[in-house]
Parts: sequence; structure tokens; C-alpha cells
Amino acid sequence: MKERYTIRDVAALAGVSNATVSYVLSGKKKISEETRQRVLKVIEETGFVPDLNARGLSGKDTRLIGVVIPQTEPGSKLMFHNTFYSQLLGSIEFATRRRGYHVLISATDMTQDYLNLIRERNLAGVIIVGTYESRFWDRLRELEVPVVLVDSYCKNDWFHAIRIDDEYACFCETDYVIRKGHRRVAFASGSIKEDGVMQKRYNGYRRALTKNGIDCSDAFLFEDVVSYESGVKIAERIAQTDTGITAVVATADILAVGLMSGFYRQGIRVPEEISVIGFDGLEESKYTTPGLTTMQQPISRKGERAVELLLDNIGDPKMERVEEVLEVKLVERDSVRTAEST
Amino acid sequence: MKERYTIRDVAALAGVSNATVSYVLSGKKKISEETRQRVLKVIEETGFVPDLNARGLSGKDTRLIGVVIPQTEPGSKLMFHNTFYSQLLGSIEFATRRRGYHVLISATDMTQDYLNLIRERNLAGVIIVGTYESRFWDRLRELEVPVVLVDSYCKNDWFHAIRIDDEYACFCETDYVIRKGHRRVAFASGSIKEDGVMQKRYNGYRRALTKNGIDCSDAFLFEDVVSYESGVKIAERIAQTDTGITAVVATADILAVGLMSGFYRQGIRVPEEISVIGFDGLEESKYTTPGLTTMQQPISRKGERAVELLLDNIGDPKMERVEEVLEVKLVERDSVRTAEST
DNA sequence: TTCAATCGGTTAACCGTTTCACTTATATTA
DNA sequence: TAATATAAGTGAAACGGTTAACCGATTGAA
Repeated sequence: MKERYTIRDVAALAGVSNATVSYVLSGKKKISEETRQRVLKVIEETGFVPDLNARGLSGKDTRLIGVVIPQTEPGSKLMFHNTFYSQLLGSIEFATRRRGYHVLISATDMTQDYLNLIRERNLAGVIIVGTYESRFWDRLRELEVPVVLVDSYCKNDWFHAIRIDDEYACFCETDYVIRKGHRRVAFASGSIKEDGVMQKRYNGYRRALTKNGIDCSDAFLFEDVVSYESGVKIAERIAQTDTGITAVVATADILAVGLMSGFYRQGIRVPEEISVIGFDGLEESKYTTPGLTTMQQPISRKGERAVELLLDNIGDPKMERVEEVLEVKLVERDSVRTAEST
Repeated sequence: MKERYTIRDVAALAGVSNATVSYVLSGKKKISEETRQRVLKVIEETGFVPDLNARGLSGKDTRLIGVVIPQTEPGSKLMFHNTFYSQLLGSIEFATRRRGYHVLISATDMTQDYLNLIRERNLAGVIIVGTYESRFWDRLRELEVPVVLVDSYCKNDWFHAIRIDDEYACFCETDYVIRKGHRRVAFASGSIKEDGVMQKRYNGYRRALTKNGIDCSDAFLFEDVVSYESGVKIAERIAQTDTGITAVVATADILAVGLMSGFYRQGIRVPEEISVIGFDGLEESKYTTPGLTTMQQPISRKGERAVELLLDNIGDPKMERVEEVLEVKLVERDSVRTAEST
């Protein structure tokens, strides 16, 4: 029981050639029911488990897919603090395992290192989360490995993509806040220059302002990295201005949570004195005090679809590119207050 | 550039045998500096990357380690909602990659399926997070693969283990609450029967009560699964009792966050009317309103040490078992109030 | 009756490494 | 000077699968 049986051991015990065992396993060739049963029985008895590395070496598919979670700040494990990523990862892992594939994770950027990893491990496919401007897109493409981008605004339409309509989502959200009577609405986000997603959301925000005849001033824009702590800092900055801001649209729930915490520490009450709206719909947004109104995106669905797309492409290398836009949903809780229109 | 160079291609281009290239790469044999440089140059030019699957097949070490994150409820991805796990995973991934290994994740229990995975992929080692009573420990042991258990109270001392002193930590925490003047202290936790960690913490809690001459009544014990939602439910249950509870010790930050949210919804103010103390020291506990006082455990350190231990063992299969107990630290924030002693 | 197709299975090459055993040339020692 | 050691490199056999090509025995059709 301790030792490792190879396909040849099984073959010997079943009195057939190793090829036969292989065919029984893969079903790629017809084997008589009798022999089949005999082989299966031996496999059962020996507890034989085929070696996927050997399989990958010989055949084509390693049944290993890579997931890249971006690392915004070098050396930080930031991405694992935002449950957006962990939830996404969880759904990817789940969908992947159900299909008999395995997930190799890397919290890294798309660099030469990662390209090497793809080849070192012969990854069957790759899911890349987040937006970068990477100088490596073309090299990645040269590898000719199936790729699905999640939440990325990559210029060239080379890879499959799953995302939401960030611009529209943020437009709706901002419009919602304005309809609640707020006219002085701040925008708290990650870096707009560097992050395509943030940029789209910012555009949505501005469009909503414009549509409602509100000037958008730079004084209402608060950029930082996406983190709890940034939220706190932005809250402080907002508290110090005298622009009469009554609501702030955050581009991430963790920013919003940070904002609420920051306001709380300043003695500014949410939503009585200032309203906050988030983005993502993380589970924890349900349990803040007050509950966070937020634009909920289908995080798990993103992961599932990414996996499905990727595996489809692995099965059919000639598959044409797919771009999928998922739906979002505003969930109203208690962090936005109806303001008396001035 | 598009094609894949093998070690033999490199060898041919450098005018040496493939064995030489292999030795240059591994350094397991002396190769003249001149030849070495020539080989290295070709590798550089061709962009040759060795195939780790082939390497694993031939040699011993696949440089792949498996991380098992438990799945408390079947079909749920719960574990990816609790940032305790994602932070741990992040630190494991980071430490692992720095050492040239890769991480295969599985959100699953330790079942036959996972044992198969270990063999299918020839995992070099495995890190198992969380506590189970698994019927598969002995089979896992038979596989003779290095294993590090994190936060597990496995009866048999077969595997390396990293943990904190849960009993003592919870003792301190409870004692702290009592010293703050609370005498009627509830305990909110996951299943004490099924989860060794919870059990230890419960023991610590009871010991602190006893030490302070307080009876521990079952009426003060609130068990459920570890989740935000459980926290809310427990808060409701507490609100309905008339046992005069003034503080609650939670065995997880997410439980504590749920509790605070639950109390808030009931109109019970934290900490004015009831105090809450958490466990874990997740980043988000800094940003709750009020800030959560909690017992902080060195989550990232746990991950790092687990990886170090595992890789040490991989390097030295005869290494003797190590059990490491890490330090915790109480971090005081604003969710516990000094009660006037009655 | 004969030829071709089909069925069930085998043989052996191959995937890309590592590594053991061996060679050759040079340096060292007795 | 003969014997031995060492250094640098080579050849080829694994590792554990897959799969193309082949083969003998039936079966079916002409």
C-alpha cells in the first residue's frame, strides 16, 4: 500500500500492456468490456493514481491553470486583504476543481517571471485578475496559451475578457446618490491614471454629475490606493475641506469602510452628516454600522465564467475570442441618507 | 522565439551534451567556467526555461506544494470570506514563491480526493490549515510526504505543527475583560465539539472565569458556525436574554463584527451597553465602528513559518518533528468599556 | 472464396529532464 | 616511470505516462 504503482505495474497485474491501461483510463480507444473490468479491478485494488506530471509531459494538457492576483504594491500582500480577490479566487478554485483541473496561484504582476512560470509548469491556461499596463502582453500572446482577463481593460483584443460595465455601474450609483438629494458628491478611488477600472468608474461618476447639471470639480476627487487605510485618510482630508461635501462615492467597499471609520473617528456621523456608497458588494459590507449601500458585482460569477471560458478554450484552441459583461445590482442599506434638496 | 527550446537544443547550440547543461543548471557537478559561460549564454539567447514537470518526473522534487484550506460547510466558499484564511494564504504564497516553489490551492477537506491529488501531482509537501478530525491522517502519513499543520489539534504527533496557545490567549483575553469590570461575560464561538481550536479557547475562557471566582453557566455560551451572520444571530439571542450580559468574548473577528452589527441593529450600543472583544486581529478589525479590541495572532508569521518548516523538511526528509507555538498580542481599541464594578 | 474492414490489443518511440557509470586528458604521487 | 587521482564532460538509462503504427483474428461483403 505504501509504494507507488505505475501504469506498467497495473498492466502486469492485469495481464495486459501498459497501453491498454492507458486506453482504459482515457477512453480514447475501444477496449473489450471484459478487459476493461479486469484493468479497473486492478486499479481499484492497487489504488493506482496516474501521475499528472508524466501525463502532462507526454500528452498535452497538464490540467493545471494559473491564477494571477495582482500585487499593487511591491512586497505587500494587499490583495489578500481585500475579500474581493479572495472570494473571486475561491470561486475560481471551486469551479476549477469540479472540472478536474487544479489551480496554481501567484500574487504577482504579469512579468517575465510569470511568463516563465507558464512555461515551466506548462500551464494549460491562465486567468489574470485586475488591470495592468503590462509590457508583456505580446509575449504572453506568443506563448499561445489560453488566457482569460478578469476586470482588465487591455487595449488589444487578444484575450478573453470578463468584466462588468464599470462606467455604467458607477454612473448609476452616482446618479442614485444625486437622486437622494446630494449635489456635492466626492469621489474616492484608487489611481485613475494607472487603473483602467478606476478610470471607467470615474467617467461614470462624471457623466452622472453632468447629466444632473452639476459641475465636476477636482476638489471633489480623492485618489489614493485601494485600501482601508486610504479610506481613513481620505475621510480626514474631506473633513478638513469646506466644500460642503454631503456624500462620497467610493470605488471599493474597503475604501468605503475606511471612509466610515475615518468619519467616525472625526466624530462625523454616517449617514446623518455624510453619506457613503461603496462598490463591490463584499459580504462584510452587510455588517458595517451602518450597513453599507453599495454597487454589488457578481464576484463569484466572474470567477465561474472565467473558468468556464478558459476551459472551453483549452478544449478548443481555435475558439474565437469572447468578451462577457456581467450585470451589477445596487443594494440599498443605510449609509446613504436622503438629503433635503437645498 | 515562439518555439520551445529543450535542454538538448541548448546543448546542441552550445556544443555540449545535455548532461552538461543540466549540471550547469543544477550546479551538482563541476563544470569549467568557460563551458559554463558558453552554456549560460545560449540559455540567455534562447530564453530556455526548464520544464518543471519533466524535472519532477525525473528527479525527486516537483517544487509544488499544496495548501488545504478547510471547507467547513460543503459547497460553500466560506473560507474565502474570512480574511484570516486569505491573509494566511497570501503569506504562504509569498514565502513559497521566494523560495522557488509554487502553491497549489484546494478549498477542501482532507479526504481521499486530496490524498490522490498529492500523488497525482507528486506534491513536494502539504500545508493543512484548520482542525479536522480526519479519518485520513494515517493514510496521509503513509504517503510519507512532508506535512505542516496550521492551527490543528491533531491527536497524534505525526506532523509538524504551527499554532498559537489558544487556551492561554483566550484566558488572557477573558481575564482582560473581567479586569475591565465585567462579571457577566458571554462566549461566542464556532462549534466546540467539532473544532479543537474553539475547544481550547473555551477552556481558556472558563479558566479565566474560575480564576476570578465567576461561575460559568451554559447560559453564557453561544455556539454557531464562524461567520458574520452567526454573530448577528448570537447578538439577537443575547439581546433576548435577561442574564445581564455586559460583555462578549468572540473567538473570531468576523463573529465579533457580526455581533457588533447585530447589536447595532437592535439599538444596543457598543461599547456603552455591551462590550465585544474579538480574536484574530484581522485588518478590518481596525476599521469597525467602534474599533474592535481583539487578540491579535501573527497570521502572516504563521504562514511564513509553515513554509519554512515545510521546505526544511523537504530538504531533509529525516528531519524530526517540530511544533511551534507563536505569540499573540492583545490590541486594545474601543469595543470594550470599563464597567463600574457592581 | 477472397479481399477488406473492424476489433482488441501490443510494441516502441517519445515527452524533457536527471543522474549513474564511464571516458579521456591532465596532474599528482611513490 | 608507472600508478593513481582528479577534473571535465559524455552516453544512455531511467522517470511514468501517451499514442502512432502495427498485427493477428474475426467478420462482412462481393
